[in-house]
Amino acid sequence: MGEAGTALTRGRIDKRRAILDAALRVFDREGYDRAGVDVIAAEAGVAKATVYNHFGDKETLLRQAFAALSEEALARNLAAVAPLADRDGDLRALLEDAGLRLVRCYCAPHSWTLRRLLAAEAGRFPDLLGLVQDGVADRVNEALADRLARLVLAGRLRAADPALAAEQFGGLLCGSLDRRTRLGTREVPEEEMREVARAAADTFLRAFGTGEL
Amino acid sequence: MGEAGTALTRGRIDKRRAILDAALRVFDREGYDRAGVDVIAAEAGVAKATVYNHFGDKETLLRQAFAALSEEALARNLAAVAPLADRDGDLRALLEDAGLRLVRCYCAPHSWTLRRLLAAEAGRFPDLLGLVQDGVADRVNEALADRLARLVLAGRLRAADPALAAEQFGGLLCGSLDRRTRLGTREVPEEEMREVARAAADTFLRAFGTGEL
DNA sequence: AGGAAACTGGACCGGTGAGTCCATTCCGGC
DNA sequence: GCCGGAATGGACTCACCGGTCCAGTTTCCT
Repeated sequence: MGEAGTALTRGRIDKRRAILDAALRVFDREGYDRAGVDVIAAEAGVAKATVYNHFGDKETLLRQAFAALSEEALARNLAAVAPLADRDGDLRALLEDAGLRLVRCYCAPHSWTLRRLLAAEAGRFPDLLGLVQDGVADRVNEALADRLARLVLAGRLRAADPALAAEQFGGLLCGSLDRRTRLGTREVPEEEMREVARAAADTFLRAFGTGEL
Repeated sequence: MGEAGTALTRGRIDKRRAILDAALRVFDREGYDRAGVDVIAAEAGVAKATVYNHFGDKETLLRQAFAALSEEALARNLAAVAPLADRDGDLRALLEDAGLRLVRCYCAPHSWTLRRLLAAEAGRFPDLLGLVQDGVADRVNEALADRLARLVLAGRLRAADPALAAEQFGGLLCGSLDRRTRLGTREVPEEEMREVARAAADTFLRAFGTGEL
């Protein structure tokens, strides 16, 4: 018994992971308050008591889920920015590519789960806000600023405050995405993402590019 | 009796307004689910039954509050964009000013209430999403695009897709604001808003300005 | 094999909150 | 000055949910 409907109970140690995943799904679908621990347990294919064994209470469950989510988001965002370190490639292509990767991160379902949950619960759990802002958003912006600074130093971008430029590149990328994705409700086709990234890179280069071409 | 703590009971017809305001405050503070109708009633200086007389149930209360909020937001945003119709003024100053006004809208407490609530409840009440996106965000973007198009026609901006340019201007303005305001938690000083607006106008003009000046 | 630790299912408690009801009181218009 | 509709408050129902408990079973480690 116990194989009905759920992913077959595997190694038996990663129940924890299953619970976390289920929690994320349910939190996202119903919101933190309306999410019943019973439901989460059921969706994880686990008894309610098991949930309380792993995490002491609902609140810690939320925090852990958050932590997992932002860890993942951070990694993916940093990876998106990393290729900008390339010193020789075609600058426009490089920017466009990084932009596209960032946009993909931004549009990923998990990313929306994170933002939605954060917006909803930031008032009640201010620490989560710190976790995500300082722990993810700021770090990514910083990393991006670093890359841009290098590019300025290499004479491939016009001088500017790198942190500000990074912020603005982000803005160009994501400014329209809230609307276009309808707050994560609608899935954006790859082609549209590409357009957004291209437009952002375009505008950014017009503003900050040297005439190098 | 009845004057304790609350705005003194005035004309006796705008109880409705009082309830709506209180609802907004409580929804914002506690979130929709945790907001007790009793609390809203108390904060409005009104009996619970009165709330149910005016609005049938909690859900309609939310919707009405939303409607009021987005109406207000729309008006203020459109007003912010309007001055751009000026055909002669200093372009940079004009953009900077419109930008500043938009930023102020974006940072206004009511604006954050709207966004937070929307993010949290968009899943459960998809119609609200439509109301705000189509009814406010799109309209504002369109209005901005209109102004930009005129400026292009007048030879004061380089040709570009106006809708896209408007989107990007918005992105430049607001991209950093989520972080800077810590999701509406922190109040941004006027000076900082001004800087953001200036930086946005700056970058925008570098990308889309003719060398006119 | 055997025992400890984890897991299960389900009953259970206590609190909370939406929505209803009603007898009473208040208030504005005629 | 009086009448009818709105407002009051407070009690009440009903459902749901977080968290606990427990007796029985599974799983893993040695």
